[in-house]
Amino acid sequence: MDAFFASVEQASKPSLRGKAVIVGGLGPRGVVATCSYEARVFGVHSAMPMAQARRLAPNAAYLVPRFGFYRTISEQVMGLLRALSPLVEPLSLDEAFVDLEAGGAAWDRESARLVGVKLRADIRAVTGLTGSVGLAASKMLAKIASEQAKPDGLVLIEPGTERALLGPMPVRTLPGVGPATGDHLRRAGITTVEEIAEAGEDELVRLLGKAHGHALYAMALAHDDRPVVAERETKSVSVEDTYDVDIHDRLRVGLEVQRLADRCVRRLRGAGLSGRTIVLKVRRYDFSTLTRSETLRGPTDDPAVVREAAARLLESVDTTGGVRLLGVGVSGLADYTQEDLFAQAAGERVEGLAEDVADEPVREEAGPAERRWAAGIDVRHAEYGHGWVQGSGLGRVTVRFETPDSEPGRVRTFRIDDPALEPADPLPLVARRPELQG
DNA sequence: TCTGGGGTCCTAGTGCCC
DNA sequence: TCTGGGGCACTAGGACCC
Repeated sequence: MDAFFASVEQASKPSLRGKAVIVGGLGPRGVVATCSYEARVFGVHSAMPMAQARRLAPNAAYLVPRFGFYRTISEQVMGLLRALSPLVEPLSLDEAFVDLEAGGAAWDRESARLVGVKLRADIRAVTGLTGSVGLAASKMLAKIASEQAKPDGLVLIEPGTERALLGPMPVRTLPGVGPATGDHLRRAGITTVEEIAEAGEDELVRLLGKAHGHALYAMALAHDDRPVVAERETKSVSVEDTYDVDIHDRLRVGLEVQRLADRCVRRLRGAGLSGRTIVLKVRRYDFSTLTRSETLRGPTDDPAVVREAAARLLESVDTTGGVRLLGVGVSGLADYTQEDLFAQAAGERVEGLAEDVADEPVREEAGPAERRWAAGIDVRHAEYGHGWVQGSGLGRVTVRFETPDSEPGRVRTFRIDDPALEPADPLPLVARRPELQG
């Protein structure tokens, strides 16, 4: 999907179509999750600190992500993919590999192209959004093709042309080459894919280590036989929070760790999992990050057990100077717990989880009441109907009243405690058409 | 300028067992 | 009894991805 979160917001909010839209954390330490192509013109891109984005594009619309809504739309798209093949490997909410041969949907380049064309039309009909399709003989090449196809296109890499196509591309094109590896290669005089191939496998292994070296050399030769894997087992579950202001108070750090442990366990249980290894993550005031972990005798999903382990791990960490981020994770997952066996026999569950903490908290500089009206969320007003929060502050909230299929709407301002105003669920982007649903 | 959140995978060091 | 090495589990950190 193209600029997925931002595209959803533009489809949802007619007044934002054709405008710079930036979705991400709106707090003082937020970063850009996705931005519209109109915002990219100003130099804004994913992972950029929000403060920098605001300087580059001060007039853009800044919105908090609505993951629940994006997930709903993602499921619609994944449904279309699964109709093509049982082998669908989601990479994220907005990207997936599909093995067209396994589904019998395509067997040569022409049939593949037709499938791609129809898929793009179906995505548009069902979601109202544009998606790009990359067609190729391997996952690596399909990914590169889809990047080239963006926005709103289709690219097919003809068999036999792969090496000529890859050769002149920068090393960063290859999946797995990030800033660090890119720098490493550059210092060795390697800047293009062709130069990786010329360097030879031994040199690559010497530079980057065994696994990375072999893998990268193979990719440079356009060799990639990784299968499309439909069912990926979760390996770990974690939660973390970055705080608007560094926490110095050791007691408060301890309380936050307990809160995170509870949230992590709630996730774990929600997925029907338990785990043996508890991981504590601490990012200090200077951005240095350290992790401490402890492996238990058996898997658990007991909040008290995870809380206690996390507290023990915290004891071994020096937090003087302050912490900006805390996280708690569980790995070594199993789909049962030893406690479960006893608890179920006794007809009871382990209790003690605080229930009041939102899973995806909205963090803003504003106070609690204004925090409720985060920029971008849907609302309903008793008199004016459906709209979305354009901004809030100083005891006021500004709402634009429009829906996905309306004209750009009017803006009105209310007191933040106006009883006629309440949060609302997002409206579907496309009016339901029975023949295209499900 | 100042760097989110949720993941995966790899490497390297250490300790233990055989 | 000492030494070496392979294999494994665990721990910590780093790179990368979306």
